[in-house]
Amino acid sequence: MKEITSQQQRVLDCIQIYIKKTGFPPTRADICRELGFKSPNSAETHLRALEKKGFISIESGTSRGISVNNQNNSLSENEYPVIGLVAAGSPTLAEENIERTINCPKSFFESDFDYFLKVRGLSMKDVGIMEDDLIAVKKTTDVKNGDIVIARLEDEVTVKFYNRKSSNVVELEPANQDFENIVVNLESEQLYIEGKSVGLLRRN
Amino acid sequence: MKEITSQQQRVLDCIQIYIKKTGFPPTRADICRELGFKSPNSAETHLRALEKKGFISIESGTSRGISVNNQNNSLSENEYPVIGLVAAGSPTLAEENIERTINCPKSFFESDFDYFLKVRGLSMKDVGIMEDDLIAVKKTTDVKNGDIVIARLEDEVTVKFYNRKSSNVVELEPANQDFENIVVNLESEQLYIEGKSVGLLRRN
DNA sequence: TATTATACTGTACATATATTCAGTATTTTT
DNA sequence: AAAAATACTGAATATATGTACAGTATAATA
Repeated sequence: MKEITSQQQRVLDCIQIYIKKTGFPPTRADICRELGFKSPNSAETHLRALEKKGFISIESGTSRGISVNNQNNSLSENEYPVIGLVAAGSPTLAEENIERTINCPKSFFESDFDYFLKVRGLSMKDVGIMEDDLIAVKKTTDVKNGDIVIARLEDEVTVKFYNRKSSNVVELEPANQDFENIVVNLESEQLYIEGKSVGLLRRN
Repeated sequence: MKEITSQQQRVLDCIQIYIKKTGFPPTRADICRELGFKSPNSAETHLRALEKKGFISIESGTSRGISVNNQNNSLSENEYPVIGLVAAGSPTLAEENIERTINCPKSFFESDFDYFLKVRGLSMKDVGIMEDDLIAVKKTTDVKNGDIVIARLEDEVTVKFYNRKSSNVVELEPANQDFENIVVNLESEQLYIEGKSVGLLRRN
């Protein structure tokens, strides 16, 4: 996606506002009326530029055949995959692990996120994370002490508090007296941080 | 909104699918192609009927000037109010109790719901309902034993398990050893069931 | 029983609309 | 310095499209 010019942005905004207001895209003449252009060709050339840069698609020969390519629109909804807590080191977002998808606004949690993780077990029950809860996971390795992280150790994926004790030692701490802290020596063990929890969803 | 016929429903579905697929409404000819009609007037008369019944709006003289009047579309998003757990018997959805709203798909939880309730206290912590969690509440008095209900007793609103012991006795049971069951004698006390929990949302 | 609504085919036509061509001018890139 | 992109006006045109008119037929309503 190339850069958009300020005039092209005006045209793109105009299109989106028009669709929101009327339910269908504008004609070239409509755009001219909205933005004060005097020739339909002004709109036409802007549309072509926007299409070339990937912001819109134009159906040739079709009246009002404009559609906005909003793949990364923060206001739009999106389908988020629900992943089971998988062992066996298989890549987390592999298709065979997707149980289903959930339609959810992109900016639903404080931070953006990448998928829902279905929780197995009760190791975090004291912070209210129960079996079958869906944790909204943001894929990142940028985690701080106290974050609830999705970590992979050997072939096992777990949800725990992250606590870096020293440059070489990380403790993965459960929120349940029945479970023990997992002490990871980074020199002798491989610890992958898949991401961190940014929210939780439970459906009764 | 009058009744819709099965053919009119087909046309309405066709319009919505077309918009979802292309980003703009169909022409009369498009509808004919999709549904197998041989005359554009077939589409035209159906559109007029749908307009008359209030399902769509048609902009006269405008190509593809169809917009669907989806006020209660189950696929659409909606703004849901977030209510604090208020005592003092004030009506739950009173405007002064709305902390903010959350944009959320209508069919986000198993059942439809009416508002989010912000949880105070830890009386349900053993089922993973923590302070500041948002419970999706469906307003209903149709609750079964074991449901998590939002109940008002005197001037206090609480979230508890519902357990009808007999025709005159209801127990409101916490999920936390530190709290006691609340035994309600319906003959001597007023118990209002505001609704029940159909889901939970937590934002870290 | 008459009327209205539903559900189509088929033709015709005015106009709404996309799109091309011819210019002008400024800015950015190569 | 030449070429390409940006940002327009203005006119022309083929066609995409809404929409009216003329029919036919059945079911629902008054």
